[in-house]
Amino acid sequence: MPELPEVETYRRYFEATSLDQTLLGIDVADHKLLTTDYGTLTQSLIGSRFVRTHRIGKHLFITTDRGQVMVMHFGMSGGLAYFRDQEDTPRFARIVFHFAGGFRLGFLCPRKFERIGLVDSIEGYALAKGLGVDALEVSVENLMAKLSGKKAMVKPLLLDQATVAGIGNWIVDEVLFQAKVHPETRGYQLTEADIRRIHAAIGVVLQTAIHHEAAYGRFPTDFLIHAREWDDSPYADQRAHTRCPRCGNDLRVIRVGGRATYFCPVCQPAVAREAAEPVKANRAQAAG
DNA sequence: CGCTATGTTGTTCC
DNA sequence: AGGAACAACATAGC
Repeated sequence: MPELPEVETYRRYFEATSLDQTLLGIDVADHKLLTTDYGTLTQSLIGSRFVRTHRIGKHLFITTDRGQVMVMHFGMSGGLAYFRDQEDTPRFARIVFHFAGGFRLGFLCPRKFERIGLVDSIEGYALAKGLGVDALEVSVENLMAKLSGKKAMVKPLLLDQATVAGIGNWIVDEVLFQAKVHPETRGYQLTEADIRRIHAAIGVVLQTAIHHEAAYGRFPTDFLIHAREWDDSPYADQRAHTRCPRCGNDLRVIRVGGRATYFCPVCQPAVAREAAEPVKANRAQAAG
């Protein structure tokens, strides 16, 4: 589930566990998980210490005392686990960093969508990847420029890491729910007030999620996430968790941009298309 | 077995 | 060119 709040939580975890220890070795069970070849990776890192972390969106950067920069991306299911003894190696720890002193850091990759590699610099990587500003730091003005006037729907726009870095599928639904914006609203249909609410919601949702260390079960009860979380379980009483936490009406699940999308049709009504559409449509045929 | 999944990237088509 | 739809990646879990 690594969206920005999880990666921020992993960053703090890394800081708390894995800094300032000499790296003795790196075990890599599947080389497809590396974006830098194994020889270069080990040659560049072994013998050095991790000294600093930085996060942009869902990317975690770790700098060594020799100035090398390693980037971690957690894909759809990655994580970190610090441990000591071999027998405590967590399942899916397909990359393991060994530190002098006997502790190890496991990079968990259940589905092998995760990646580790070296980059020349954080800035260069962000530029090459076209990463937008981190969602925790994005300004209203920046968001305004990235959303207004766009033909695409607001949900795919917010999911685009070039718009803002760090927003994933659950977060974007939560943000749009709290901002009371329908996920299929086009960029050009958003009012300034809409974008201001979206901006505020991004802040609230991310800060709340980080505060709870991304443990969704502990989020406030008026968060949409609970509907999705429990709806996943075929054993749960689905009825009880498919209602809007604010108005009590039935939530809807649709697909937007190929992604499952939860929203409340009452709190997040679709905008009237004709009102906001650019001058182009011939409405003469609309008689009925 | 069949289906879905938190992300990213690339292709293909309009 | 922008945008949308979809597949692919590899695997787990229900």
